[in-house]
Amino acid sequence: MLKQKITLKHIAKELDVSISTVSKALKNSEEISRDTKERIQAFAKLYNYKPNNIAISLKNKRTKNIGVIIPDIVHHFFTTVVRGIEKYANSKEYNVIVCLSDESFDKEVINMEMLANGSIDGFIMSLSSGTQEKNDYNHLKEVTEQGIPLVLFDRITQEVACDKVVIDDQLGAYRATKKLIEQKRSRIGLITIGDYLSVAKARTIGYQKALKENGIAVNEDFILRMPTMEMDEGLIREFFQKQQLDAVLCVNEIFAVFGMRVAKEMGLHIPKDISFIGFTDGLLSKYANPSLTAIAQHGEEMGETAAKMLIERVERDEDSTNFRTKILVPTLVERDSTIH
Amino acid sequence: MLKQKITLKHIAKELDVSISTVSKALKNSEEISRDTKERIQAFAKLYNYKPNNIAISLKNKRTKNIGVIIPDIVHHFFTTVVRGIEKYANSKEYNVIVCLSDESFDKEVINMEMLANGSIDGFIMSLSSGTQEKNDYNHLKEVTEQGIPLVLFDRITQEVACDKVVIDDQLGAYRATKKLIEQKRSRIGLITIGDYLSVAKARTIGYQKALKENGIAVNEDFILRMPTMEMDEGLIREFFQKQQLDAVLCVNEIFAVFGMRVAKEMGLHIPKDISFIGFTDGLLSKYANPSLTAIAQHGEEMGETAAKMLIERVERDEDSTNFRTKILVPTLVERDSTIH
DNA sequence: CAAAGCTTCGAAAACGGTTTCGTGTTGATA
DNA sequence: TATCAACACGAAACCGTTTTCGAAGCTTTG
Repeated sequence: MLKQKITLKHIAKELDVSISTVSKALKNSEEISRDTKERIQAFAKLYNYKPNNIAISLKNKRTKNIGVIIPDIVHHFFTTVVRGIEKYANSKEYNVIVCLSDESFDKEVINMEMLANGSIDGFIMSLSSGTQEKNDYNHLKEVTEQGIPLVLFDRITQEVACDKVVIDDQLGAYRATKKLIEQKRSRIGLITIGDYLSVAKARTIGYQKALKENGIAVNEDFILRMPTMEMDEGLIREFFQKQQLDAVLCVNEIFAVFGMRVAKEMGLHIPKDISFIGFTDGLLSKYANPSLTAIAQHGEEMGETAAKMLIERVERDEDSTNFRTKILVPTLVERDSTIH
Repeated sequence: MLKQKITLKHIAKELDVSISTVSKALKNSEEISRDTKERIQAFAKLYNYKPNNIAISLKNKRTKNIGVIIPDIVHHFFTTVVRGIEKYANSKEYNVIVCLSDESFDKEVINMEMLANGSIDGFIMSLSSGTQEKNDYNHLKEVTEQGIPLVLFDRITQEVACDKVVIDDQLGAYRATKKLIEQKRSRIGLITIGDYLSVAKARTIGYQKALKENGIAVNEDFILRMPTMEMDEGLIREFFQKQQLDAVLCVNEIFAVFGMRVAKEMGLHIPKDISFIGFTDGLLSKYANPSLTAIAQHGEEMGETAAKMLIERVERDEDSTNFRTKILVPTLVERDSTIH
C-alpha cells in the first residue's frame, strides 16, 4: 500500500522520454518543446513529484543544512538564539541541525565530526565550557581549514579565525554595576563562574571597571566564583551570610533568583535593603518575585545575525579571509529588584 | 590553502588501486589482502579520510537524521523533550534536525515537506495549535503513506495511525485536583486554553472528574479559557477578582506564576488562603516565589521514548501497522504553593 | 539543391560511495 | 599435466539528480 516515492526515472519511463528531458522540462528549460514540457509537468504534478534532496546535495555539494552546536538547550538564552537562527535560516530555505555538546569537549568534537562530512554547509556554535577550560580548538581549526564556514557566538575564542557575534558582556556588566552605584550601593557583590568562560571573564572585568572608575575598591571577597554551571545552594547561602552586601550582580538568572530567595529568608527587603541584577533576560527574570532587573542579551537577534553571516559566507563561495566580529549592545531591563 | 576533502577516488589514484578495493579495504573486507589493507588504511588515516555522509545516504536510502517538529522551542517542556530525543538519538548515531512550526499550520506543512524528500528517516513531532484547531492532518497522512515513520508526542491526534507517546494528562489533572480537595479546598479554579488543544481538553476532563467524584459541582465560572497561548494579564486579573477561589490549577507554569503574583497583590497568602498547582515542572516552578507545586510531565523521558520508538521502527524496515501508544504517568512535585 | 542553422531531445559523465559479479593469478590436487 | 579452488582485485551498476555535449530532424538560405 506504500506510495513509492516517484523519481525522474519513473516519469521518464512512463512518458517514454529520457531522464534528462524530464529534468529539463521540470526546470522549464527552453530546450524542451512546449508540448513535452506540459505533458511532463502535468504528470509530475499529478504524482506529486518532489526532487530528492539527498541526490541534489550530492550533485551540488550543498546541503542547505546548517549545523548548530550549543552547550545546552534548556538554557533559555541558547533557546532564543536557536529560535533566531531558525527564523533566518528558514526564510532562506535552510534546515537547522541542532546538536548538544552538554558542556563537554568530547561531545562537541564528536558532533562536529558527525556533521562535517557533508551533512551541513556551515556551523554556528557556542563553545562548551569543557572546551574553553581545555583551551583546545583543533576541531574548529580543522573544520575551517576544510573550507567549511563557521560562526561562533557568545562563548567564543580568539584562537580560531572565523566570523563571530557576541554581545558586549563587559559593557553590560559595567552598566549594570554603574546603575547600582548610582543607587548609592557600595557593597556590590558578584556571583559568577570561573574565568575560563569567556563571557564570565568579560563580565567580571566590566564589574571591576565600574567600581574602580567610581572610586570603589574591588574586594575579592565580594566575588563568588561558582565551580560549575550547576546551582550550589550551600555556596550561595554561605556567601550571603559572610558578606554584608547591598547589591548583587549575577552572571545568570538562576543565580540571581536563588540569591533573592536567600536574601528574603535572611529578612532583607528587595530592593530596599539589597538590589539584584542578573544576566539574560529570560522567563525567570520576568516572572520572579520580585521581578528581576536584567541585562538583555538579545539572543534572538544574535541568532539571526549569526545565521545571516553564515549563509552569506556559504553562498558566496570564494573563501575570503576577512572575518568579521559583530558586537551587539546589551540593554538593561529595569524591574522591581532595583530601585526606580 | 584549503585541505580538500579526500575521497575514495583520491586514495585509489594515489595508491594505484581501484576504488572498490579502497572501499573494501577500509571496511576490513576479507576479500583484500593483508598488505593492501594495511597500506590503504594507513594512507586513509594519515589523510584523515572520512566517508561522505551524503553519498552514503543516497546509496543506502538512509540518512541517520531524524526530523523533529515542535511548536516552539522557548517552552521549557519542549526543550526537555528535545534534549531527551537528542540523548537517545545521539547514542544511536543519529542527528536531530529541529524545525519550529511556531504554532502555525502552514509552517508545519512547509517544514514537513522540506524534510520529507529524503532529508530524514523519520519524524517526531508535536502538533501546532494551528493544526489542532484546523483539524487537518493530511500532511501527516501523506508522510506515513510514503512509508516514513512518524511518532507523535504530547499534542497528538487519533486521526493518523502512528506511534504515539503522551503523558496521562487527565490523570495528572485529576490527581492535582484531588490533592487540592484533600486540603479542604472547595472553590477550585482552572486556567486553561481552548479545548481544541488535545492536552488542555484532557486536563479539563481530569479536573472535572475529580470534582464530581468528590461531590463538588463543576462551576463553569471557575474555568478561565485563555484565547491563545500568550499571557493576557488583564484576563487573569479579572478572573481572580470576580471569583473567590481558594485554589487554582493551571495548564502551564506561566499562568500559574502570574496567577500567584495577582493573588499576592490582592493580599492573599499562598498557600494559606489560596493554593496553586501548575502543569510542567520547569525552571519557573522551581524558582518561583513561593515555589510552585507542579505536575511533572517528564519531557526528557518522553523524548527518549519517542526517539526509541522511532528508531526501532526505522531500523526494522518491514512496515508493520501495529502502532503503539505509550502513556507516561505524571507525578506531582509538591512545593510551597500548596500545604504539606 | 546543398549548406547552414534551429529546435528538440538523448547519451553520458559526474557527485562519492557500496556491492555484485567476473577474472586473472596462484598453488594444490588428481 | 590438466583441473580446480582459493585468493586478490577490478569493472560496472546503482542511488537520483544536473548538465554538457552531440546528434538527429527539420527549416531556412544562397
